[in-house]
Amino acid sequence: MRIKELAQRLGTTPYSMRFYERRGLLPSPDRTENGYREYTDADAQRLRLLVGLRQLDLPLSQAAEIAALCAEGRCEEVSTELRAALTDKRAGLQRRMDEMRFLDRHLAHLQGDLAAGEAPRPLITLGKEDRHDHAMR
Amino acid sequence: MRIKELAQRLGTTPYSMRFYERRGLLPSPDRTENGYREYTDADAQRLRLLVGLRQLDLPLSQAAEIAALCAEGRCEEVSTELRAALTDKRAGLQRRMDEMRFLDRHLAHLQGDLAAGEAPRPLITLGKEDRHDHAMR
DNA sequence: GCTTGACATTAGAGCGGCTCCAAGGTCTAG
DNA sequence: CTAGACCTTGGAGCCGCTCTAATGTCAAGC
Repeated sequence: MRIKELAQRLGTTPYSMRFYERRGLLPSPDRTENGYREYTDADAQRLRLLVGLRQLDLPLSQAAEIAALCAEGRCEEVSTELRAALTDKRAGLQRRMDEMRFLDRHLAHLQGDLAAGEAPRPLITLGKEDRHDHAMR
Repeated sequence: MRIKELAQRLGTTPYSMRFYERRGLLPSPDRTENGYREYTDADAQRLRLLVGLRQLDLPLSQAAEIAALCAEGRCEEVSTELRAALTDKRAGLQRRMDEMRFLDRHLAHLQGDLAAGEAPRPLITLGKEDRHDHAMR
């Protein structure tokens, strides 16, 4: 399949795909007669993992490393650092989701206020009472 | 309060805070004798809104615009475009959260495989059966 | 047959949003 | 009086795209 189709399927763009390739993070796929990139299902599989890992906010380099190893069926060679990074990011994901739920509630209020042309009502009251550790990330 | 303290409370960094200020997205706070920035609760409130909106992935410019208006108590003057953007992003937030839950399940599998030194097991099987529109963002 | 329009190619420039550095000043604790 | 944590500045660097320009390919419709 061609670049745009695959990009759409995986929720990415041809721009990024070419960018990954230039960086050597994805192998150059075969080309058709006319020079167009032609992706196999295996290519797609690898890219998919890469994209997934990127959504975790793993640095591109790490995401690519994992994707590469797994693509070669040497999944078990993923280093302990990388495994740790993965665990870490998954935990972060949970935190992010909580934060988001929280934020969302407050934005709902904000929108309510906006709609009603009402008071600015201090979104997420700050300071004194707001001491639940918030530092990370 | 000083820059680092506020940054920590809001889960941001002095770097970004100065960056926002340079860009004119936050007003320069008062300085103490020695030239240190000294933030009031009002400053904090505004920054907090800005940070919150940024977590929604609103472009910095828009986030700053909303924060500025609200900080001046002219919250109701937030343009309809901006309101729309806000609604939009909130919806996106929901989608993201779903995606994340999904991704997380699959990464849990991946981790399982990694731990067991097992098969690469194609994370999120791609292609044929995977036609649930994924384009957006 | 020819045009239109959607897709593809490349190298390279541009951008958003931080993130950090160097060189220096200030303040507190021991 | 020194060590260490904090603060200041302007500017450089970085990540990860995202787009542009110039050009090529191809299927559909008149």
